[in-house]
Amino acid sequence: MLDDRKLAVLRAIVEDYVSTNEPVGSKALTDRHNLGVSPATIRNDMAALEEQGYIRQPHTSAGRVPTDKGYRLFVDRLSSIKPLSRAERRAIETFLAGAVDLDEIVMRTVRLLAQLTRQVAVVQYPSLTRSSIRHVEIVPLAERRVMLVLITNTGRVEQRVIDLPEDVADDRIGNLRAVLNSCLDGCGLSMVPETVADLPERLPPEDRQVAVTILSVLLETLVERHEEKIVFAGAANLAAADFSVGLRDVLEALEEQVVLMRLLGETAGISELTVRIGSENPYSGLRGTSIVAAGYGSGDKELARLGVLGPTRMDYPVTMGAVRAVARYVGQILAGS
Amino acid sequence: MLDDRKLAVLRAIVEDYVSTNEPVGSKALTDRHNLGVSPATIRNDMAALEEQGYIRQPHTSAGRVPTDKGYRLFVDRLSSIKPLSRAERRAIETFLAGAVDLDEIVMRTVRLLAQLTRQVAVVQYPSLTRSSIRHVEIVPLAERRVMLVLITNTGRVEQRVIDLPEDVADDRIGNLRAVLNSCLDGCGLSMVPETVADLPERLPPEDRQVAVTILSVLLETLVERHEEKIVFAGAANLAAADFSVGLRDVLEALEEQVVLMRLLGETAGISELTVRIGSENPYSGLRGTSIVAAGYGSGDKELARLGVLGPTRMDYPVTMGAVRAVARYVGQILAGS
DNA sequence: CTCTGGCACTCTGTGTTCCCGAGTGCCAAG
DNA sequence: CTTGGCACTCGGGAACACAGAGTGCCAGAG
Repeated sequence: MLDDRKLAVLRAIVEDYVSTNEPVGSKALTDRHNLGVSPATIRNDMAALEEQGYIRQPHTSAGRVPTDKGYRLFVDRLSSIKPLSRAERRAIETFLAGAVDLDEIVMRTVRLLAQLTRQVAVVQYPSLTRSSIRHVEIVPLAERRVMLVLITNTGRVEQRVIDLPEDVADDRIGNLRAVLNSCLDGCGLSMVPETVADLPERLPPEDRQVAVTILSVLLETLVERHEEKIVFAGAANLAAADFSVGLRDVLEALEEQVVLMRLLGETAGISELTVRIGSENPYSGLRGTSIVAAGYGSGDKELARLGVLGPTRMDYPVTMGAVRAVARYVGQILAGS
Repeated sequence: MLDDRKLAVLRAIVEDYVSTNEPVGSKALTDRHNLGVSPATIRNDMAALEEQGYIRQPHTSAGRVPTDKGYRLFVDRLSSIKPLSRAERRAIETFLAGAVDLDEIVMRTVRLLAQLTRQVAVVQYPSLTRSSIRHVEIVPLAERRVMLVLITNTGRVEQRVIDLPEDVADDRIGNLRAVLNSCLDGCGLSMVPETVADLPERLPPEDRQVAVTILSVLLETLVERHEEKIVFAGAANLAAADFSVGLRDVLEALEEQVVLMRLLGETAGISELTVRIGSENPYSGLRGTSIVAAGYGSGDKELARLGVLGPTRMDYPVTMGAVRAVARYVGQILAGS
């Protein structure tokens, strides 16, 4: 069906179109790549490729442009991920290493990725549900008010102000804190509800009321905050790419957390790349854009995902290389801190 | 120099231009506003206004367009801030009231402002330097590792991981925590350095080394984090406005924290509006955009600033009303929580 | 069966020209 | 000071022509 030469032609079309952003014709192809055959032959191949939906002509008598299906084939079979240069790896490493807390790690990561790929970068905060509790703190703020602070092993900190039903002395708070910590230290977040279920019963009766109040907020925090936080950067790169049409839609999508979440896609393996091309996206405003995403995490658990979004005609090998590399380094940083 | 009618003409030009986005001519003016004089008279006035730099013609024989100077006069003397409708106020109140922590307050505020004005909204996090410490927590993570958590009275939480020079037992940590809190509770952030200066000397010798390490990180956090955090939302509104030219520059400016900081402007009174029009901005990429900003805070201290950024030809009365209202409500929310 | 050169054909994009109309500035009269 | 009249300017759209790139197809050569 598709012999080697036709595949070579498709690859050449994708590469040329990506770099020039203009429909590519048979003449230009034979000039720039030495395919060893004449333009006429190429034309036949092109006709075949078009027949099968891998390329199309914007107008009669213009060059050919890859379709989403064409890009898909290119990504799956015709290209290999391009590793970063040594210098780039170095840059990533030093840039990320300077971060002092989770916020900054995420912030730097998203900027780095945007700069590296010259596209819009998207990074999801390490998810709560897959991490575990490192410490629980209860801080008295006022007579009947405490702040609950939750620190996870990924460095994420959640805080809630809680109004208590009664005055509680500081030592009772201290006691409660100690009990909570001994129960929950290292506990996976998904395990918290059952771990905590019978806890009030093990406390002296006078503390139960307070414990119940605090625990309910704690659980609520875990569940509600399941809606994960996502940040993006590099929107200016969108304007640079000759997007023009649909830019509006893309910007809108970027500001919708929910859409972004779905774009990053469901789980794959760590550092395993997911590529969504044009119409494969689950959002109509993003026809014309592709997403390259990967999971990242410490150890072998995927904590969250990150990726970039750009025009369908992006340089996939390079972009994929950058995304994979950044995902790996972030994983390392998270594991180390 | 500028009699009442000329001012009326300028006002009419600004209003028409803002709503139609097309240069406005003498005929159109007399049609849409009943100025009681003929187009010819208006033309004379326009010539005078142009002479003095308040309006200009894009080309000979096109209508007139306000200059930055013209907008300035309009904002200063020809318009009054338009209060929000009751329904809008209601919406703001309920929308903001649902926020559970500082992150969410800021997030909701910026979205709200963007939606209300249909422009790009910018909100600065309540500044550290002007708030005070509510609690300091030291959390043991590993043998020689602790996490320092700082909670301010505005609900902001700062965290840092610290590597210690030696093993430290938990009770010593607890002791240190108690001492720190008794020193620093309620202490204004700007006062922290001096408050803490002689603290190591008041500790038993064996704890000094550790205390110094922790304090240095604490101070560093306060100082370094002086670079304030800023978020924005509503970039999609930029694309909707027929910006086209310069959109790139604007997006770039938005991603530069430093530029944003300067744009929001130096302090004015709380809820006191600052308007920067076009070339008044301290950044060349933003020719053609205006900023409307206001301070917000709880009580009478300005904690930070917020505002919107849009094309020079924006509806100033409405925008100013929205910014002022949101600033006030956020202040209330912060004071209440 | 595949490749190749030739050829006629089809578009798009660009440059040119032309003309309409909105808007102006100026002037003389009220 | 205001007004109507008038000549003038210029941007922008419509009509048109044209060059150039690219195609499809066909007949002939390996």
